[in-house]
Amino acid sequence: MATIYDVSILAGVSLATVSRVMNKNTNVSEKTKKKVQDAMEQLGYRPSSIAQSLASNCSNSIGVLVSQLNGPFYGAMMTEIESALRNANKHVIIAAGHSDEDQEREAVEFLLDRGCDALILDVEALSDDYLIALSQKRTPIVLINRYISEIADRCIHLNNVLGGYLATKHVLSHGHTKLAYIAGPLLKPDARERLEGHKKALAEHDVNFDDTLFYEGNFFEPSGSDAMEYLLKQDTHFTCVICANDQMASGAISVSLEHHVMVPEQLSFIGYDNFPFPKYISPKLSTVSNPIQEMGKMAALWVLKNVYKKPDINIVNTFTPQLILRDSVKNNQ
Amino acid sequence: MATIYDVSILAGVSLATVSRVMNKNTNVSEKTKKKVQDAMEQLGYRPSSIAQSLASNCSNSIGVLVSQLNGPFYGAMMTEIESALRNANKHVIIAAGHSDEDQEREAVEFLLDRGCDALILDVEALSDDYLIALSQKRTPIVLINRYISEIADRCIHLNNVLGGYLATKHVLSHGHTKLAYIAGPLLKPDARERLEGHKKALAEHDVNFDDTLFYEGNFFEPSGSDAMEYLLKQDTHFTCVICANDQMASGAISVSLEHHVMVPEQLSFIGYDNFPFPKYISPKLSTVSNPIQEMGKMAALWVLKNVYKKPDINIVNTFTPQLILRDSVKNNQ
DNA sequence: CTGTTAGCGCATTCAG
DNA sequence: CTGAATGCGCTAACAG
Repeated sequence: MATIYDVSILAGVSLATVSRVMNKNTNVSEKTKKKVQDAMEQLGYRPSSIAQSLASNCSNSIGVLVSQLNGPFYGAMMTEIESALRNANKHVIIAAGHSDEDQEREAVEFLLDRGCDALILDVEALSDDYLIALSQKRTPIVLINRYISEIADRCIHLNNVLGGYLATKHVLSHGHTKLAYIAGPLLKPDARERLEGHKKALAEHDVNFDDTLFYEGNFFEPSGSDAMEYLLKQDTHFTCVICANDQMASGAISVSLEHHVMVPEQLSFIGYDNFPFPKYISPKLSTVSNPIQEMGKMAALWVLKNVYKKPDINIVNTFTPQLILRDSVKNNQ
Repeated sequence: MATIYDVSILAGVSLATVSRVMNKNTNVSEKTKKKVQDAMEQLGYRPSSIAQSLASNCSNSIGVLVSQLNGPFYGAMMTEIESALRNANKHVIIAAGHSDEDQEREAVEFLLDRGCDALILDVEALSDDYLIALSQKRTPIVLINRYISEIADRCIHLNNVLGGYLATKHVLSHGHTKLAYIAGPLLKPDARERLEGHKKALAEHDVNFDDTLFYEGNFFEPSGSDAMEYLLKQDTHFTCVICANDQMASGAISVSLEHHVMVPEQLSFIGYDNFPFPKYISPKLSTVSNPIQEMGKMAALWVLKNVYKKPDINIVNTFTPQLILRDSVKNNQ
């Protein structure tokens, strides 16, 4: 591999001059600049990003930590992060935390040790306190899908209370009042907020929350199936199931159909997240949008603005969910 | 940040000794080792992986290039790669090539510039020749989902001909002889191989391949829908649709149901890939397994064995697909 | 078993 | 506008 030194010799200039033409900023005469560029071309010179990092104390790498890499969710987010960052010639190092506190902390330290210039975190198990402390250290962090008031400017998140509210409001307005609710794991803020929105809508319509028609799942399909098995065993009648995400809705609908309960004729469903797949099942699932791609992109922009000092980037911290109306909610009005 | 130098002073030893205790291998007396470790602890010392990379000419980073980060496929693969590699204290840098030749080449160069010790590539647009040439350069590469005979030992791939064969064999054995086929984009090897297996099974059963019941899709859901619209307009009768992947199968089934063609009573379907989602639709999709996780893990192991010289790792280059029988194929026997 | 000495490839003063 | 010198934090011979 040719080094900056080889280039300087071939071009008949000093090391520093070569460095200068690489880093555009400083002034070099057109003539010498051309000489250097020709020499680079001729040698097929590629700068060593590692040496650059060591000398400049800037690694041009961003660590991204997510709960899991698979599933329909994080892939979409990663896509946007990767493309926004690579366009800026930064690279992204990934790690998965698996929603486990120890693993998440370990992953954060791993990324920090790697000399990342910034961290984009989508974590669920780490405490607010830990994250607040982390945010005060040298390496800047930005949080996706999480809101911590003390560091609100570093949070890119969805208004989940509103999303939960919209979903429930929608089914109420379609004449459903006997409602079952399949929640996400309540130790996750998302799950709690969506439920909070649900209850808020119920309160506005003077509908009681029925504990016997409530099930706490884990956001994965099988728990939706389990939830449905549970609900079908209850004595209480219900006409609609509100699910805290589309994956659980899918599991629940699947069980419902197995029990020959027709959807939506006998039972309505509404999901959350607007995953790509449930668009293709029958009936097509009504749901609430979760602009995870946009949020991923925004986190990348946050880093570009605040760490790499690109001005004229506008940061939006809070995103607003929208109803996606399809065929899984029957109109009882 | 404390450096190795600070540690050496606090411990009252030389720089080299500190380096030695970090890199286990060489002999250091228990006593001095303890002194050094205490000093490290006290200073909260963390080695700079960047300086290590520069000095050792080994970045401990592996570049992973996939077509896309989203979708149910690559996420599963990335999960295994990331976890296998991080357990070995290596980090993975990701890039997406979007099935475009220019973007794939650019991404390869990007990762190479980043000083990756090895590249794991799942690429579709780059030519065999390019990859063969690349494999002869300094940085080792391993290919997933692709077979190139000249560099067979660097290929981790699925026997797609067999998979295509198994799927068609299965429906033939269930009495289906009027078959429609929705292919993937034929410029991708996967798609061609699956089709080849299909034709092989047809030949064995003396069933003709009907051009009017053939549609070339692009592996995404909407093209499955388009395919189905096309097929339903044909005069030729058929009882089963064989799809080159589950996503197109989902799109096709969706359209089929919209046209009130019952599945599987009136029309059978079989997919390919065993994506997680179609397990939860009705009817549950019969398909062919694609052990993408295992293949991802194997690629990581290949790197560990061949680049980081871990012996006693066994590499399996070719994986074998299996039929996953569920409810979408009616038995006409 | 331990210390000394050179670099790894580049950015960045500081002179000129 | 350009060159010389210094150091980023660490590894790797080579001595001792």
